[in-house]
Amino acid sequence: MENKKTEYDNATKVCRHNIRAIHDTMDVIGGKWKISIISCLCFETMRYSELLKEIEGISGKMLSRELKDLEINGLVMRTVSNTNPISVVYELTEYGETLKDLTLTIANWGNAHREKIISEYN
Amino acid sequence: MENKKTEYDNATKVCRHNIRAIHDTMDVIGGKWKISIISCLCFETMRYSELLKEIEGISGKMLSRELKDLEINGLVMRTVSNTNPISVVYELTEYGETLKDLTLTIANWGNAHREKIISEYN
DNA sequence: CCGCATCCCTTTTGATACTG
DNA sequence: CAGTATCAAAAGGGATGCGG
Repeated sequence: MENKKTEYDNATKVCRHNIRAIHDTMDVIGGKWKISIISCLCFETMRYSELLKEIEGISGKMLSRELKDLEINGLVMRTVSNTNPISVVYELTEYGETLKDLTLTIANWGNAHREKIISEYN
Repeated sequence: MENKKTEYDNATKVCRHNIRAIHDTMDVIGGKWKISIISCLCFETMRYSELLKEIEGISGKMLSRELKDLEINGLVMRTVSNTNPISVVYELTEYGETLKDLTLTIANWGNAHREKIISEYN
């Protein structure tokens, strides 16, 4: 009886701990487009205009806003070239690269999910 | 030169593919509270009122709405006991359990992130 | 080329009260 | 206990035009 209760309390504790951790993660990458942006930058540095083309449906306003958030959180680095006209490239910082696994896990589940839906449809 | 271009095109293709996959995942678990709910149910089945207590800040309305979404997508199963008063328990379906890795990855990153922030603060 | 400011509409979320 | 209904507030997001 006592053991059962302890077990339950432990599960509760781990659960709460995880919820807080998930919340922390989502504060950083929870925007509508953030993970997509990070996923793009996993492969190469990209210019603002390239990201705009690559990420279907995003508006310029949202792209700059999300990039700024990511920059503030130290995940993305912004570099301006003083050419004329100027060009701005974005790349993952070392810290941003720690998100590669996470984006891959999310992408993999999405692919599996899509396959499941398609196979159910047939 | 031609190789360089091919390489670039391949990266672009993979990138777009991942963005779509990420979008698919987020359609399913992208709500404000969904991952927290799933994370709770990773440990044990829970009643509506228990989830309400466990997930700090969620309102009853949001909890039922998010649970309904998860149920529709086949991730969560809802079971009603005809006691008096009634009780309703929620649990992950087998398919929902495929999200365990993902929630853990997200929680782990959040924990590492919190530690980073704290250590920077000192 | 990059991206901010403004206006304006849509969606999401919260508070509260109420039902079976 | 487990929700639903209603209203109000807040956040999200698009379009456009301007400035560096």
